[in-house]
Amino acid sequence: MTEFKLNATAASLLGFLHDGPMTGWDLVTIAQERIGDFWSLSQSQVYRELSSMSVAGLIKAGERGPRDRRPFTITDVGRAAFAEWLNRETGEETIRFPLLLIVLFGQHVPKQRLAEVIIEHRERHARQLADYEKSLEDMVALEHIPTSQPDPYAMATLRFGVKYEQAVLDWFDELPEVIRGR
Amino acid sequence: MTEFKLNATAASLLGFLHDGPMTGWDLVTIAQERIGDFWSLSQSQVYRELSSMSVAGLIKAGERGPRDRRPFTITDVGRAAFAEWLNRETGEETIRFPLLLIVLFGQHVPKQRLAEVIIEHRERHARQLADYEKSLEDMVALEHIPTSQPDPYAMATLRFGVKYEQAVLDWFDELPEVIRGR
DNA sequence: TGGTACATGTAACATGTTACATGATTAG
DNA sequence: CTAATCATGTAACATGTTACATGTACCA
Repeated sequence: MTEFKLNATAASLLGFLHDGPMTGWDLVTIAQERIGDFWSLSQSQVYRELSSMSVAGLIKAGERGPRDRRPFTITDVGRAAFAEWLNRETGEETIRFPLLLIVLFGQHVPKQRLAEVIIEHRERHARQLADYEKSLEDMVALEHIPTSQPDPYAMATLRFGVKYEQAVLDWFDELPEVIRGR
Repeated sequence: MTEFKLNATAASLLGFLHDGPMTGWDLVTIAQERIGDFWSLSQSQVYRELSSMSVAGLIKAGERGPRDRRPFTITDVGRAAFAEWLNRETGEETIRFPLLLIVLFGQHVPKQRLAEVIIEHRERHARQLADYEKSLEDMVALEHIPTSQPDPYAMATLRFGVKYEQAVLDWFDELPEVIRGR
């Protein structure tokens, strides 16, 4: 068994492929929707990972369909690699927050500019929170429809988004006057 | 004026160089301390950025001292580039949180493993929160010593850390039983 | 005098970003 | 018929990670 060392991005693609064959396009779309908020990935990365996983036998390309659509199917090797990844991965999160750099170097930033940047970011986060809350409500609403039930795992990641955005907004609102101006 | 397009990492180094000449080693150390929690960077990156900024004339290498220490000084061009960066940069944060991937794919993760991973991460975050709170207390304590006063900008980034960790812990504690086990 | 921390740097590789090239299908 | 969307892929480059090679100065 030649161990193919999965990265988190490739692993996620395998995760999605557990639900059935998908094309690169499908995967880009679905990944951006379902993990894009806490694991960014781009279209070209997806195609790159697909081609290397295909070479390694973790997935198998099917016949090309209309518009050259090419569905990939996960193989047993792929399923094993995914399981192995789930079992091994324990990495910490990476946060890279340019705004905090601007704040840290605040003494070099014109007061006006600093205040504007803060306001702009605060608005972004308020919008993001609203989006998350909306999605969460929609999901919770599913509970009350007999045949459907929400995915508790997806719900947990959404709740993370809500908590995170709330914390960020809180932080904005408690910034001292020197920083947020006014 | 040939515009040298700074990235956030290089810009941060310039930011630190505003306080006086420093060597690569100094910069690695100081950067990890002061921005490492929200902007990771490695030793080899620092040397790489220094050498390209040196070529571009944003910084100037001084004489080698003991142990081959080579201090870099920011130039006027560098100061301008830094100011320009502060004025241009408005990027959003990137969060890459492997744990959330594991949670999202929870249906494929053995219950036991999922619960363990959650516990482990919760502990990490509890520790991190404690660290942040300690540093914050130390900083606040400075306020009561006549001659010294804490840097409000550094304090704000620390407060962000505290808020963030509190939110994460909160999230852990509200996870449903299906996910956190027990 | 020997280990640890200091200090510089490179090499090799993995990952991430941006832009482009090409074409098919569908909806208006 | 034509614009938008779907769909695949590559190229070029920027950034990030890990490991190694080399040597110095300090201090116990």
